[in-house]
Amino acid sequence: MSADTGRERPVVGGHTARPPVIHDVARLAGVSHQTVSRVLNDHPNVRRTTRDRVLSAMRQLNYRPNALARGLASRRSRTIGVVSFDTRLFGPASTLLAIEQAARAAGYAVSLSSGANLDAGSVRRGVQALADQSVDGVIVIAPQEDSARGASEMHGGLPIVAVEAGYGGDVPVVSVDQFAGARLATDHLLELGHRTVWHVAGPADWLEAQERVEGWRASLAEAGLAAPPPIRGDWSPASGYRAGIELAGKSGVTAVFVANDEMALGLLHALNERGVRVPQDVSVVGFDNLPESEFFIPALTTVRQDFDELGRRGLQLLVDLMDKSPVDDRSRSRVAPSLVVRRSTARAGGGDRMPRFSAG
Amino acid sequence: MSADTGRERPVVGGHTARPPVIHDVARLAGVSHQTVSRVLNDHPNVRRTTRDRVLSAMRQLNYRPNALARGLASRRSRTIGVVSFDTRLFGPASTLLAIEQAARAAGYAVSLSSGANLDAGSVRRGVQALADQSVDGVIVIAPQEDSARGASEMHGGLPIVAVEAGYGGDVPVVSVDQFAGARLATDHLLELGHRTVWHVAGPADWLEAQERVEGWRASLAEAGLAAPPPIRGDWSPASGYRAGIELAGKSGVTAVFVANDEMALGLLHALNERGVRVPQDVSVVGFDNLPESEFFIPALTTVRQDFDELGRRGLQLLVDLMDKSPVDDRSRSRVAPSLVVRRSTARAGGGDRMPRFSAG
DNA sequence: GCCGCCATTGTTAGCGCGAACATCGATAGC
DNA sequence: GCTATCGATGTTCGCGCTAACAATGGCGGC
Repeated sequence: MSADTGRERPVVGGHTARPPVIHDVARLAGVSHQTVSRVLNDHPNVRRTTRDRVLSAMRQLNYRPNALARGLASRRSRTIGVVSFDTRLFGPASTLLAIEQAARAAGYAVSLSSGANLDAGSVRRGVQALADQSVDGVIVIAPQEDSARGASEMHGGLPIVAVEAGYGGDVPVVSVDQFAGARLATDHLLELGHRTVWHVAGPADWLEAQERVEGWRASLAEAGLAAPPPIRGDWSPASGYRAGIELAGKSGVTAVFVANDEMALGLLHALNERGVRVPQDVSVVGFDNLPESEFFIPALTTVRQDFDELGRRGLQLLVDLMDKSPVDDRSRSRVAPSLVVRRSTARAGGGDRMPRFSAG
Repeated sequence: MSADTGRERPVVGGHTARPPVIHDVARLAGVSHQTVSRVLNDHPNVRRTTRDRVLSAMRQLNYRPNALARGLASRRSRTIGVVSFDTRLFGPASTLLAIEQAARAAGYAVSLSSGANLDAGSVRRGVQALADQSVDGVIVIAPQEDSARGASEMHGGLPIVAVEAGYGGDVPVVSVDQFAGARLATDHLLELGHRTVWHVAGPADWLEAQERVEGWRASLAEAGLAAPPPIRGDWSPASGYRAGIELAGKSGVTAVFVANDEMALGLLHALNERGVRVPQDVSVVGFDNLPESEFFIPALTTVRQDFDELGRRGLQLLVDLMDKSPVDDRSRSRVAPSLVVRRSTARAGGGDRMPRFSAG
């Protein structure tokens, strides 16, 4: 049967003006388009020699399957969506990167929707926008309480995983164990002999911030100590600076656990400005382990969060959900944090001289 | 004609088991599916009353157009791709965010492909992966030389824009004027009376780094000064630290222009450790204006890059390209940087006391 | 009063692919 | 030697939409 209706006049010489489609491959390989499709999708029942002929035809034409057409026909786009908050922040940025790498490795493309703020409404809009693009699943990087709640039901059972979120919602969650991290930080300070530990907390509506407060309280309680009132910040260095000014004016403050490294930076700045020495007068522990934290003055003792692991686990969980694999108990997965001791913490009693620090 | 072949049995009660498609809307509104399509695409020749009926039917069914089907039929996916290097870095992260926001506002979805490294090969692979997803255009955030070169020709004229890239390639470029930024930094130090300005540079294969070196050289040359040998870093705080140790051992160093804020942080750390006072003994200027830089010790004087503007312009340029609008001379667009003076720079001669700093 | 034009709407034909079913031939089983 | 079975391949249909063209009817111009 002579094809070529003349609509898309093929250029003589072996290549056509438009990109090759599955039918061109089929013709060249002398098979039906369906056999090409089977090769494309790794179906078992294709004779080895046929497969090779098809593959070679694909190579010869430089054939690229059309993802849109595949998605339309198969109802699977092999694309996942990521809804994120502020990808300029180190945590979300690192998590996003890890998700993206893992997704590509698993054969999924990644579509992004990063709202400026992170209320439930904007998460909903983000998920909606991605659902409209026919993504197969969504990962929400939403450290705020409940922001992902109910998102799945709204979109006909679209698989959704939350990362860095708290237990509040009804979607599977992968997160770092903030409570354990806060305990690591607080226990470290207590072990250094400090009589109590102050806390500069994150915003009250962030579950991360809440859990860090709880971990800090738990450590103090276990040591039989009353917790001083936490000072609220907003994660920004400026708010840490303000907290530092406030604490510098208080007497008896020898140890501070700051809920993230950026606020710790502001706090260090304030203490330095007020002539309070770190760690001689006050010990400081942060949270996150930014790449910069090692070079703060002094180098910051902090709690490391493994965002890469977080992203990888989040993606794996989503893939399992999309494949309808049994998800078991991993639907609530927690990544363990670790303490990185540097030079912003010292034994209570102050004045001890520290040896020279030398970076690698 | 009675439809309903029974294949997808509609559930009685007004809603079907599967999501509504254009034909469902058409039936409810009493028009052909093509009229619905026209409403969807804002075609002019639809009577007002008809349009309203269609819109109301859409709302009633909660109809969502299938992006895959639209893309397949129209050969436009209304998706753009972004190839980025390391989205954990502040610059790329900020640019990506700005691109994403602008793209959504312009009605485009954003697909991401962020390679771990940034050689030309991985950029090529990233563009290929996005082209396979049928994106309508690609923005490459690739600060390294030539990484985007030739990418467009490889994919049948796929519109491509490079952001934060240098002049080297053959694709339209939007970037911050690094040369001007370096001049701002160097001139500032010279105006403070410093006899010369040292430079801690970025990696040699980054065009940004090269341009900053050239700007620094130009300022020195204009002042009739010979440029001291630049010290190479790799953008990391650790490399800045090493540069700081090196410079602390030299005599006559009173002013340093560091090619980014992260290295400046490491340098400040090293100088502090060696007992060199900033700004009394040595003035330091960075580049980027990280959110943290204001809280370094001391607060860092630096050059601000407007990544938001960069992202917005990049997207606008790409949209123009995709629409085949005349792109004129904006194909090489430069964003002006600005100097942010803080407390890490002072007049040459040292020892001047600075007034107390107070954050808002 | 007839013609032609234009606004509005409908009909048909794909876009490029995968799913479902049909077909064909070879092999095994008896 | 005849049939059941299975592997390998082909045919048909439709995913949900847009593009191209056709059809209709109202209007103004002469």
